[in-house]
Amino acid sequence: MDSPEILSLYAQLNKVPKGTVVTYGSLAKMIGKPGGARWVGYVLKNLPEETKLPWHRVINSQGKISLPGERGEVQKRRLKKENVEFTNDRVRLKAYHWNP
DNA sequence: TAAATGACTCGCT
DNA sequence: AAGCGAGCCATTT
Repeated sequence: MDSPEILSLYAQLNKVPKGTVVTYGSLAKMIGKPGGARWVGYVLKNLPEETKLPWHRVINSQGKISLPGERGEVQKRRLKKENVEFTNDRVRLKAYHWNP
């Protein structure tokens, strides 16, 4: 079963608008857990493939895809499809505005 | 109960 | 600009 913390993360991730990206750290901070960036990555890895959460909008603080392997390519492709601009393998805009 | 893991971040070199 | 090391959190074994 998913703990409340996980559910909170799901909810917050679900609020991320299309065409924008968030960092693991920011996402962690949103749910009141600064420094929990690593934990966020752990949770996302555990996500089922059938999930409809916008997990592909989550990148690292360097503006790059942290997900290695083909999954990373898929993520990049999805972001491009949402009009997210890439410069080589870096996201040009971290257009993320969070209103608490 | 304690030790290990990971789709991270920051500061310093 | 790029690489290295230590710090952080909850989950999983």
